[in-house]
Amino acid sequence: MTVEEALQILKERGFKYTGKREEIIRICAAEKRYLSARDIMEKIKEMYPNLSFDTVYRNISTFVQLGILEETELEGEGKFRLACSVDGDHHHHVICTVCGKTLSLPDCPMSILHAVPDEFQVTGHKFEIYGTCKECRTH
Amino acid sequence: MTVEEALQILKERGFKYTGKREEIIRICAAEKRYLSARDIMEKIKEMYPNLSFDTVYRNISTFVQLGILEETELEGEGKFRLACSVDGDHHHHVICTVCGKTLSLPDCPMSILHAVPDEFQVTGHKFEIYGTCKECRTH
DNA sequence: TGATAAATAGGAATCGATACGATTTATTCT
DNA sequence: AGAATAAATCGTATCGATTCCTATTTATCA
Repeated sequence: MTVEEALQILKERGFKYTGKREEIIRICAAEKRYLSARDIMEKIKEMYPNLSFDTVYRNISTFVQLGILEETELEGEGKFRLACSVDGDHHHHVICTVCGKTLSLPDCPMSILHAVPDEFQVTGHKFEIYGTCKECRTH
Repeated sequence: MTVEEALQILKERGFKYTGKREEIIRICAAEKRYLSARDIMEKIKEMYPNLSFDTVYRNISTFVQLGILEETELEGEGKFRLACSVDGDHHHHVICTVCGKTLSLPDCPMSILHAVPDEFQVTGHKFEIYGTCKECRTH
């Protein structure tokens, strides 16, 4: 997803444009990795020194609901990245547990779904491979 | 894993026996579902009314390290259950997001591993299917 | 431009989890 | 069995992430 696409989604859904929203999206778009709310706070401080926790958390939450950001939970912390799947391109990631960098995996293991009894109503799934990338091992 | 097997592991590794430890293990063994530290606290209060957070968290942490308990992170909270995989029987779960109840899945999708570039050193993975069980939907 | 509904700042509150010193207890050695 | 000792526990303080609250500011649209 591009920054422009994300802003378009916000507009379509009746959310107001703000420079802070665009900047949060730009920060996420700038890297193929998961960032914590704290990471985003720090990066955005250069441009908006006084922005509050609330603004970052509230916007991130909105973006996740709109499908602009993908969320995962790693080591007790919410981590976020610009959505890299669009309809029909659902996939999963290998994630570096040090820097959050990701690689995409070709398949989704939910083909296993036929093994789930009908009595269970499936609402979601999570498949992630964790490890350390080359850079984080050598530094 | 049975309560006896768990206690045996503790003994082998040089940990002391305490009634509280046994009770934590018994509580987890009594149900095929994930419990939060808070859940365990509440259940154990009947038998040991004054036990502290520290004791529960420290013991849970020890049990996870010893492979007696399995941990997952759900909605920002650590959840625990008695290990149901032994060596050579690695598998995954369908988890009810309301009550924590689980069903075992037959396969592990890590056969996908060949798709991970060598530069990534894999350390772990997570595959979970989420949903609601029959009981939690009708209540 | 003015109205108004949404967004933000700033700080307080919450919540899960952890840390620490003092005390108690299970185990070991005699 | 009784004493020594190392681990386990208690009670509380603390921490970090996230959410909540209210007054103020701002984007949007007529």
